[in-house]
Amino acid sequence: MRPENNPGGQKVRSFIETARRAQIVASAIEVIAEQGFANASLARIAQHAGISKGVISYHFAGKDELMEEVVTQVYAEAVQHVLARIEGLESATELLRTQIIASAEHMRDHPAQVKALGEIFYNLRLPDGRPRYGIDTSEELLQSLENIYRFGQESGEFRPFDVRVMAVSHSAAVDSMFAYWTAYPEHDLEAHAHELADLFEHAARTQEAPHS
Amino acid sequence: MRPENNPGGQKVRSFIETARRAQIVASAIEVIAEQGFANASLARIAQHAGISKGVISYHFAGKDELMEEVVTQVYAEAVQHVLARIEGLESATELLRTQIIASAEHMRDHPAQVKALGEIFYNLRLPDGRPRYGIDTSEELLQSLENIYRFGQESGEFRPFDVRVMAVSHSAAVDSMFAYWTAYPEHDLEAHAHELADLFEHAARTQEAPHS
Amino acid sequence: MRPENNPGGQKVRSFIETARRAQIVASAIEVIAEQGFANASLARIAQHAGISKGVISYHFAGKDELMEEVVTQVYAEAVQHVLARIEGLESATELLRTQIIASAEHMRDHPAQVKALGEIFYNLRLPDGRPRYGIDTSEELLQSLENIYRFGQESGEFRPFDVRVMAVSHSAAVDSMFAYWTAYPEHDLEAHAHELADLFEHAARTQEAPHS
Amino acid sequence: MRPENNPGGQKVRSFIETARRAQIVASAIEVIAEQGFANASLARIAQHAGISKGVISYHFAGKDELMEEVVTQVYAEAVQHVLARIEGLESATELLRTQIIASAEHMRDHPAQVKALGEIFYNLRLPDGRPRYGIDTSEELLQSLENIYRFGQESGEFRPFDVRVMAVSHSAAVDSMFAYWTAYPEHDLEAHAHELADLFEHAARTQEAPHS
DNA sequence: GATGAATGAGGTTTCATTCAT
DNA sequence: AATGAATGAAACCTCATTCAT
Repeated sequence: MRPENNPGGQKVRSFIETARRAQIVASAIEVIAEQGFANASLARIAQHAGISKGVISYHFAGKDELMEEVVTQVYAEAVQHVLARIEGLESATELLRTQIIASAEHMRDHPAQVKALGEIFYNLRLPDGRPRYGIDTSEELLQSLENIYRFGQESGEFRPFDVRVMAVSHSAAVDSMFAYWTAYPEHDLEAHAHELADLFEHAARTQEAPHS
Repeated sequence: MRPENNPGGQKVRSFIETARRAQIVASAIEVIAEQGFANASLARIAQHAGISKGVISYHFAGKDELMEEVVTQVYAEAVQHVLARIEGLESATELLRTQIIASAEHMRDHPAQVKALGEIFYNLRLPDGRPRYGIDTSEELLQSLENIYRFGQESGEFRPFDVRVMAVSHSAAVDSMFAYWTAYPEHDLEAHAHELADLFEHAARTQEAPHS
Repeated sequence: MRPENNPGGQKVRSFIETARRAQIVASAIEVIAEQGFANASLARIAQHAGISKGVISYHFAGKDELMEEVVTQVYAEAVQHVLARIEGLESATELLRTQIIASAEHMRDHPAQVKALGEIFYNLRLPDGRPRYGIDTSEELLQSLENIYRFGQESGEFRPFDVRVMAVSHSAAVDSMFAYWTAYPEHDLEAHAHELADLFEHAARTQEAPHS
Repeated sequence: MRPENNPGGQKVRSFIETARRAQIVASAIEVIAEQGFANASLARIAQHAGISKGVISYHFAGKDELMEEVVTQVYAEAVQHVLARIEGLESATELLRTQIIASAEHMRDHPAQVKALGEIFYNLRLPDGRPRYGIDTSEELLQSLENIYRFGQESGEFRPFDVRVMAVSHSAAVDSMFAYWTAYPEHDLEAHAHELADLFEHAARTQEAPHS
C-alpha cells in the first residue's frame, strides 16, 4: 500500500517510488507506441520493463491511473516545449507558424510519446464506456489556437473567419502530420511542417489587394 | 462450413447469406458507434442483432473479417456519395469545396457509419500488433485530393504548394469536422463545412494579383 | 450469452441449461460444505463438477448469482419440508415441537445443503461490503415462529413472553443443533431434536397452576 | 526476526513488542468488526493502525497467528467479565440468569470485540480448509454451562434434561441475542437478556405442582 | 444454416508473504 | 524494529473461437 496523501493533498513519494513510476510510465509509452493501446496489457508493460506485474499494481491504483499519468506527463512535456518556442513572438503569423514547427520538432524528438498519447486519447474509456478523453479535453489547446487566430484578426494580419473551425482544423492538421510521418518515416517532417505553416498562413491572412 | 471459393476465386453467396452478412455488418456498425471498438465484442454485436453468437462465426471467418467488411462497405458508400456530388464539376475550387461539403452531408446522414469507420481505422490491428489500416490505406483518397489540387495548380487557380501535405491536411480537417460535431452535436455541421471550404480555398488559391 | 428475459420476465431455459445450472449448483453446495465459503472459488467448483471454469460464467452472470441461486433452491427445499410436516397440526405445542423435529430431519437428510446455506449466509457480501443476507433475511422465518408462539399464547397453552425473543432463540437453537451435529457426527440428532422440543415447550408453556 | 522461544517455551516479549501486538490486535478487531472477515486484509489492518504492512508480518508469524491472538485476547476478556459477575452466586437459577445478563453487558460494552470474535470463529480455516474454530472450541464454555444446569438438577431447582443440549442451546441463544442487536441496534439488549433469562429459567426449572 | 454450449487463454486486481535496507 | 518494495499466486470475469446437434 502506497503512502497516503499528506494533509496538503500532495502525495509524498520516495525517490525509489518516483523512479519506479517513471520507469513504468516509460515502459507503458513504449509498449503502447509499438503494439497499440489494445495490446498494452499490464503484463506486457511489466514484461517490457523487466518487472513483475504486481509492481504496477503496487505503484498505481489501477491501469487507468497509469494511463492518466502517461497522458499528464507526456502532454505537459509537449505543451512546455511549444510554449517555450513561441514565447516572445509578437505577430500572429509568427505564432501560428512557430506553433506548427515546434510541434513537429517535438514529434521528431519524442515520437513514441506522441504516439502513445494519441492511442490513449482515442482508446481510454470511462467505466461506463464513454471516452475518457474527448475533443473537449483539447479545449485548452483549441482556445490557445483560437487566441492566436483572433489576435491576428484584431491586428489586421488575418481575414475574418470562424476561429473555432480554424483551430480545430489546425490541430487536426498538425496531428495528421505526425500520423503521416509515422506511416512513412522517410517523409520529411520538417518540410511538412513548413508547408503546413504556409498553408495556414495563406488560409488565414488578409488577401492582399494592393492598389498601384 | 461456408461455400468454398469457386474456381474463379469469387465467393458465391446465396441470398440468405448476403442478407445475413448485411444484417451483421449493420449491427456491428451500430454497436461500434455507440460503445466503441473495444466494447464491441461479438457477443454484443450478436445480441444487438438479435441473433446467436455462432451466426457471426458461421458467416465470417473471424472478427477481423467482419471488421474489414464493415470498412469495405462503409468506405465504398462514402466514396460513392462524394463522387456523385463532384461529378461534372470543372473548376478545382468547386471540386475542393464540394468534396468538403459533400463529406459533411454524408456525415450528417450516416453518422454511425462514419463513427464506426473511424473506430476500426484507429483500433483494428494485425495479429503482430501493427495497425491493420494506416494512413497508407487512405492512399487512394489522398491521390484523389492531390489530383484536385494539382489540377488547380495546372489551371492557375491555385498557387504552388506540396499537394501531398495539402491533401493530408485536407483529409484530416474533414475528419476533425466530424469528430467535433460528434462531441458537440449542437455544433452547426453545415456552417463548419463552408468555413472549411473557405479555409482550403484561401490556403490554395493564387493570391490576387495587384490591380494596375 | 444466455437467452434474454422474455416479455413476461421469466427466463426461458433449455433443458440442457437447466440441467447444467442444477449441476453447478450441486457442485457449489458440495464444495462450500466441504471447504467453506472462502475456499469455494469458481475454479474449485468447476473442477469438482468436472467442467471448465468458463461454463459457470456462461450459465451464471457471476459468482453472486450462483450463490444466490444456491440459497434460493436450498432454502425453498427446507421450508417446503418443514411446512409439509407441520401442516394440519392444531396445537401450538405440536407446531413448535414438529418445527424442531422436522428441521432435524431435513438436516439429517441434506447436511451439505444446510451447511452450504449457513456458509453463504454468513459470508456473502454485497459489493459495498455489507452482508448480502442478514438476520433481516430471516424475518420471514422469525414471523412464522412468532405466529406459532403467539397462537399458543392466545389459546392459553403458552405463558406471556416476548415472542420475538422466543423466535430468535428458537431459530438459533435449531441452527446450533445442526452445527453441533456437524462437529460431532456421532451425536444423536434425533434425540437432540426431542430434547430441544422439550426445552422450548417448557420455556413457553403455562406453568401448572397449584392444585387446591 | 523475533526472539526465539526461551528454553522454558515461553516467548519473552519486550515492552515495545507487547505494545505493538496489542495495537495490531486492536486494529484487527476494528477492521473485522466494520468490514467483515473477508475484507480484513493485512493491508487494511495496517492502514487502519497507521503502520506499515510489514510490521504485522514482523510481529506475527502470519495472518493466522494474528487472528488467533485476537480470539485469545477477546475470549479471555469476555470470560473474565462473566466469571466476575457470577462469582459467589449460589443458586443455579441465579447463575444461569446472571450468565446471560452479564454476557449482554459485555456485548453492550464491547460490540466490536464480540463481532470480530464471531467473524473469526465462522471464517478462519486451517490450511486444509477445515474450520480453525468449531463448536469443539467452545467445549470449555459448554462444560461451564453444563455445570450450572447439572448443579440445578442436583439441587432440585431444575427438572431432568440433557444438560449438553441445554448448554448448546443456551450458548446459541446468547450469541443470537448479539447478532440480533447488531442487525437492529435500536433493539433493547437488556430487555432481551432478561427475557432470555426467563426463557431458560422456565425451560430448566422443576415445574411446580404444589399440593395444598 | 443456425444455435446453444463449452473452452481456454488472457485481462485486471487483490493479497499474504518475503526481503533488503 | 520497522519499512517500503516486490513477488507470484489466485481470484473473477470477458472474449473469440470451436463444435455437436
